[in-house]
Amino acid sequence: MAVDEGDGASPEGYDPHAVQERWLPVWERLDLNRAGRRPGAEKRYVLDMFPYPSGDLHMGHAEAWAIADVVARFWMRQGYDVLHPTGWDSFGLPAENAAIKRGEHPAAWTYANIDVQAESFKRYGISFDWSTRLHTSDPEYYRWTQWLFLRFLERGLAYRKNSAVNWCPVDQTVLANEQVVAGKCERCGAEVTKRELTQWYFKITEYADRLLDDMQKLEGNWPDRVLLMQKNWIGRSTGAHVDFLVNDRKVTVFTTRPDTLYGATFFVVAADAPLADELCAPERRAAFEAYRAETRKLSDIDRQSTERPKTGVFLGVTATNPLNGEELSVFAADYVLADYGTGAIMAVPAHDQRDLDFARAFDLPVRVVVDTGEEDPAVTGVATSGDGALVNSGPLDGLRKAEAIEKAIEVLEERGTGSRAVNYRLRDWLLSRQRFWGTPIPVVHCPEHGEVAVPDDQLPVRLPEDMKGAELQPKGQSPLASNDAWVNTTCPVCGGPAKRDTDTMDTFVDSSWYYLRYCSPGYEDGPFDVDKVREWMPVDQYVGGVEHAILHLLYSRFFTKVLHDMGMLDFVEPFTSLMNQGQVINQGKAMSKSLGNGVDLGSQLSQYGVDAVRLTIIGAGPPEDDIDWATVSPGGTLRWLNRVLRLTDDVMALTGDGRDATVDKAVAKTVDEVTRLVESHRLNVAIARFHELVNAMRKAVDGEAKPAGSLRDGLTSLAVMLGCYAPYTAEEIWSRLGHDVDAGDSVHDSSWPTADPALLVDDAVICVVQVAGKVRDKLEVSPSIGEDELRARALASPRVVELLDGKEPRTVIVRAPKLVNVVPG
RNA sequence: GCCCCUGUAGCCCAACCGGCAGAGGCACGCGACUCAAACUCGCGCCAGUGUGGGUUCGACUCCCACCGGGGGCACCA
Repeated sequence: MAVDEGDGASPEGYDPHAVQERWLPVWERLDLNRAGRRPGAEKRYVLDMFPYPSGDLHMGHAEAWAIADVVARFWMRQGYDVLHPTGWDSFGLPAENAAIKRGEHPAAWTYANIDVQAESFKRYGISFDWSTRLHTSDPEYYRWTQWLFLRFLERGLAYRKNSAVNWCPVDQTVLANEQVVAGKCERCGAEVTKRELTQWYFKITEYADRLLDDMQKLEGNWPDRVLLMQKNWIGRSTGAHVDFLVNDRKVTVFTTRPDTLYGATFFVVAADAPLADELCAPERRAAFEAYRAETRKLSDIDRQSTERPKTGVFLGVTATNPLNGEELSVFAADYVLADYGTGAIMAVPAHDQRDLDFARAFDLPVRVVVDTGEEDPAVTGVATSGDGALVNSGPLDGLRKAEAIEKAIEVLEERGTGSRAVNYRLRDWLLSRQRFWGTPIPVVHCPEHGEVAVPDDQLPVRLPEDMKGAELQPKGQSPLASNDAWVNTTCPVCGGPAKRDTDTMDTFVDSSWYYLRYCSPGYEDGPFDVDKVREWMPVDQYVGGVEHAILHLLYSRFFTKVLHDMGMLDFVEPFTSLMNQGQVINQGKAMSKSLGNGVDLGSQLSQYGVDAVRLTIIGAGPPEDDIDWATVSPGGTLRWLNRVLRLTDDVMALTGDGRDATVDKAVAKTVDEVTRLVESHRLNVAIARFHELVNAMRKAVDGEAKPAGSLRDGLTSLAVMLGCYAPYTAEEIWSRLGHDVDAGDSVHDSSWPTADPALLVDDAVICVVQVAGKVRDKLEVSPSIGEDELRARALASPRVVELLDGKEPRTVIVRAPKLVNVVPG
């Protein structure tokens, strides 16, 4: 990276640090960003995904918050009453790990980092309403996280069950499915293993359909890829449940292809499902158990590899096909998943590749029942899954795939051996964590009464404040379990001795509702003031990284729907519009310690100042694109800011009120375009418009006319618009233009400029005249020129006459006033 | 393997509904200022839009295929 040490402070005119120090305290005194400052005005809510306090702010924060700040300030200038809150997602593992290492309580590290970040945000000039500030690790906050958990519990949406769960051996805790990425822990990258544990879950699957269907409301305002990722994650499949009989016992399978029932030639049960154990014939038990032991040794990553040859074991029983009465051999195999569908499948090797692979490995029959016109799968080894006419299928023969699916379901339902069914890939949200620094689960286990909710008036269940260092060392169960004084309590029902639940909640529970709390910070009668939330929510613009496409965003959508059903919210989607900012990278790669290509935000700010960094970040490209810091030039941006201030001084040195139409038009055009560009989130292009305007004004200052009136007005408009991007420099310009900022006349309390429509109309436009699609002439015409007149003028053009060479044109395309295309005969 | 996004000067990026490929910047070159340099100011510079087809009067833009880059899912029945 080219960092010229000399760039930092330019000798002439502009010291960004002095400007920052001058205006920051004035702004704090003027309290310009408080929500509710513009009573009666339409409300807007701008939100960044709140930060985790893992140290000081870095380049990634700088980008996300710069983007949201432009939007927030733009709306404020446009006269909206804007809520732009801030807080910290302050529970979580890094604090706990730091506490273990340092022999402290996690709160020490957490709140120290929060203070550092808060100062950095202030210096970075973000237009927060600081009165909204919250920390999810404050008892005043997690009290309500617990309260919400209890409401979920009452509604049957929180429940406890024993099952095989994802376990991270490094972080020593269970993980939600969403936190397992390609078989590895989303946080630390360790390979995830399985454990049998009794854990708390939220029943998000009950909302699968609504989470899917309501995405329709978000289309166009959320990035398509995020919606697609959620759709894939939820993974709705439609088909049928089909009941097979194994020794008089009903065993149901889920299939998306009931039309292929006549092509089922064997039957498979997930080897690790209890069902396999139950169905296994005594004489096959030894073989089955040996196979199951092998399966359990495999990691999820190996197990889920499609490259691996199919394995399995015959269970010594048969399943009866309900449609044709055929007896199918039942196998246990690890390619069938215990926790998807019913954990058992009917295998149709001709039309399913996995079944075909298994059939070929075990020499099982392959029967084609859909004639797709392709070669016999038994020969090619390639299953055919396309459309075609049904064959070898009794009553289904001759039907097309879609018709056959309907018919098969009809027949199954008539006979009572199956039914239409929908299945999801989405699993319930496992929320228990075996760690300390999180919201305690407000449940007491009583030997008499079982799981008992802690009554609302006893909330919050506080974390002990005296545990620190080695006491927090994870040992496969929550550190809270070793704190007898904390664990031992009394049952809220009978008053007898009982024990607290020692797990804490996934931190994604905390972040699933913080945007609601912001509407009424400090509210003591509930998690939020329902009326305030009605005023501000939903969030009009949410900004954050795409890494939360599924996790945080799916969970928040779920919470919102549940709270809606509880009658606390009158909307069903929390975030109307979502923007995913890209990453800041360096030299083509993500910044990392091992690569040594990290760029420190603090040193960039010291070197170039806040505004140059903010402008550079936003000007580098579209917000959603990655920014390669090696390709941008904060030094160049600082030079430009210097140029603008020099222009201001030169303009203020002029006398008189002279006007110039060229300058007035340039200003109007810039205002008009920048307004539309910011509205459509093309924030980078707006910066190019600022450059153009400054270039135009520079020319006017250096020219003969020196229209002081036009230039002062132009700078005034520029200062307001630029203020959204570069708040300090804009205030400095504003001040030099003669505004008394100290007395409250701040550019950050001014109004967005308006463009006089009369100035946006050009007197004349250039019309392109094409012959056969190639530009041959240009005409200066009135913007309101009629089609006929323009056609006549174009055809009269000497160049056109020459090229037509006396022939009649075949067609003449006229797009007044910009283009005429003459197509020769 | 399946799905999605993306490819424009040396580099980063513009181009609204298909209508003159270039707004802005970086880098570079030349000139002015200077004793000189830096700073500053002025001027200049380079591509025909990954490749091959198609649709169209007209394609960076729409369609198809392929290549390169990025991402998501991955034995989901």
